[in-house]
Amino acid sequence: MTRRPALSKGEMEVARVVWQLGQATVRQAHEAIPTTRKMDFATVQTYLRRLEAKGYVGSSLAGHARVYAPKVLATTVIRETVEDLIDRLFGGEALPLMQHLIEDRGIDATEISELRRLLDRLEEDRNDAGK
Amino acid sequence: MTRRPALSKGEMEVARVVWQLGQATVRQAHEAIPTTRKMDFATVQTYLRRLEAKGYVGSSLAGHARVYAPKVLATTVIRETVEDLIDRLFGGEALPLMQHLIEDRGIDATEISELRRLLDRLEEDRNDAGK
DNA sequence: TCACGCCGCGTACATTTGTTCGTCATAAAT
DNA sequence: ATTTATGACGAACAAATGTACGCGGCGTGA
Repeated sequence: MTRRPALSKGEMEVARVVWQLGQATVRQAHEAIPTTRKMDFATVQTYLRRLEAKGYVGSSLAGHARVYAPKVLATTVIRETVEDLIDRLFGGEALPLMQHLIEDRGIDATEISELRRLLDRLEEDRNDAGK
Repeated sequence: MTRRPALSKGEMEVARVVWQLGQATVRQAHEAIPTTRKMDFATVQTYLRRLEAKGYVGSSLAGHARVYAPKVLATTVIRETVEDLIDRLFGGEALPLMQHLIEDRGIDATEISELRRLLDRLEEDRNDAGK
């Protein structure tokens, strides 16, 4: 359980696009980042390097360019990150976070029913597993 | 809209107990932090000072001891923090986060119904407002 | 009044983070 | 073969973060 160092905020943004693209060169990652963010090419490069040092992505040279690819599942990182946030901000309770998401953050009707469906499915699984 | 600097992880933990207690001296805050966390008294003190510098809490001397109290609502900070996380990790989409919370994170039956109730209430409000 | 503790306060300091600038190698164009 | 454009790499750096030490003041029991 060699815990990877947590992602920093900037690293997260870059990591996200790598997962999204499946793999990416520095340039591709850079281009995939919202221009509004104005993150320098070299900065993206540094984040990628650090991401690799922390064990989040791996890389290999494809000809001239270095290609970075996820080394841990997005899901895993998300779990860890969210877990951490919940611990610090909510003392470990997940419900308050969901409550906030539902109440204070705008979610539309479509999303509401989507959520209902998720809950339904979850309960079903529970019952099936229950015996 | 003088944007406050974001909370750092450590600051979050301390801020949380201040909100929880309503107000607190360094000692009280220190005691309220899980002993498993082993955060030094002086460290808590520093975080409290920074929290004040960043505008999250205010303080006053009650006799000999300094008492810190929230200056912004917990809700506000939570909104900002979660918003930020969603932007970086999910590119602005809130649903994936909820999905993760519901599917990948253990929530029990009680919480499920609690969530349903929240959704119901939300829809009701929507309809009422709708006309 | 003296010593003992509690507490605030300033200060320090190693890391981590955010961000960028040159340099050097290589592939493509002339 | 020269030039030119690309991109990787290493180095650098200020600011933020995590964590803590030690001085000095004040209140209290001896």
